[in-house]
Amino acid sequence: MSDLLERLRERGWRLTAQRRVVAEVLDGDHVHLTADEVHARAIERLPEISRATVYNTLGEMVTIGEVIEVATDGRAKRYDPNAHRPHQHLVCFRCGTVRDVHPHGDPLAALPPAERFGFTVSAAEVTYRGLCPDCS
Amino acid sequence: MSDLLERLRERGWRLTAQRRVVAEVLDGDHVHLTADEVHARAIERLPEISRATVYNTLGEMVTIGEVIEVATDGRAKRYDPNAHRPHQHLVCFRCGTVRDVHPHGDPLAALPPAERFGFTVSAAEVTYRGLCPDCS
DNA sequence: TCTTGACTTAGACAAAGTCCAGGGTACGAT
DNA sequence: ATCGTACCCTGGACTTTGTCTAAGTCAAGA
Ligand SMILES: [Mn+2]
Ligand SMILES: [Mn+2]
Ligand SMILES: [Zn+2]
Ligand SMILES: [Zn+2]
Repeated sequence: MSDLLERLRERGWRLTAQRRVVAEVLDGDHVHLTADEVHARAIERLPEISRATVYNTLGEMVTIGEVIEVATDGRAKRYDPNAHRPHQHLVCFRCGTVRDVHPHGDPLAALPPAERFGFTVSAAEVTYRGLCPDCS
Repeated sequence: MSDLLERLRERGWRLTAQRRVVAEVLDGDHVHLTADEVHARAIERLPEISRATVYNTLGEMVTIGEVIEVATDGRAKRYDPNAHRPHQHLVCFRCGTVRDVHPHGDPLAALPPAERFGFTVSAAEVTYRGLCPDCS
């Protein structure tokens, strides 16, 4: 059983076929699927799984911090199982491919106190954009 | 007449009451309104202006580079008239307020070649997040 | 003033996501 | 092993955000 499902169970959550399949679909590196893409792949393994359940399960995984929501464009949110190693994203202008990247240093450090307007700033998300090798 | 409308006209575009009102609504600093917020404020000045025209006009302004689209959450895009001075955004977790901020250095410089996966990287968008003074 | 192509409008449509009532099931208790 | 039930899943209605189109209107040059 995956880490993810084990953690869900430790929280007292029922282990269902649907949750198992969603967790399996999200396995791997550089995975940044939309909810509908997750649904499409889940259906291949469990044809009767509903869209609502995919949304619910993804939402639960985000709540417990095992999956991250990524909004790289103005379209559908993407769901990223790489929740334990902080990282940023590199997105192709043309095809939309998303890679995990690890910039130097802490991006927060670049924002001087005078530019914080009294906010308690605690996070920085960086989206790098460019053309991928296939699209060049 | 605003710069913005002057530029529109230089491009051979007709100067209509609707375009004038949308440009007026977007005037100011730290303005990051959604299309529906622009529409609501435009209606106060020109009650018959349609949603479609607001979307069309905002899209045109983005095309000519006088307005920037900002996606700070997974919700509606925001429209930002501060298109000439490069900047990033600081967003309140709780109330969603958006401020323009100017971090030190070039955010692109933090991404080493080995982390570029063969992409031609040309832009970086940073969203800083925290609690604003009112929400603390 | 007249003409005309560009602009605007209302409403249909689409994509992404939320919510609900009713039926189904995982799992602790027996 | 079976039961009971609290929690989960489903289909579909609904909401939000955005796009598109056909028909009417009008800004601006002739
Ligand atoms: Mn990622
Ligand atoms: Mn801005
Ligand atoms: Zn590409
Ligand atoms: Zn706030």
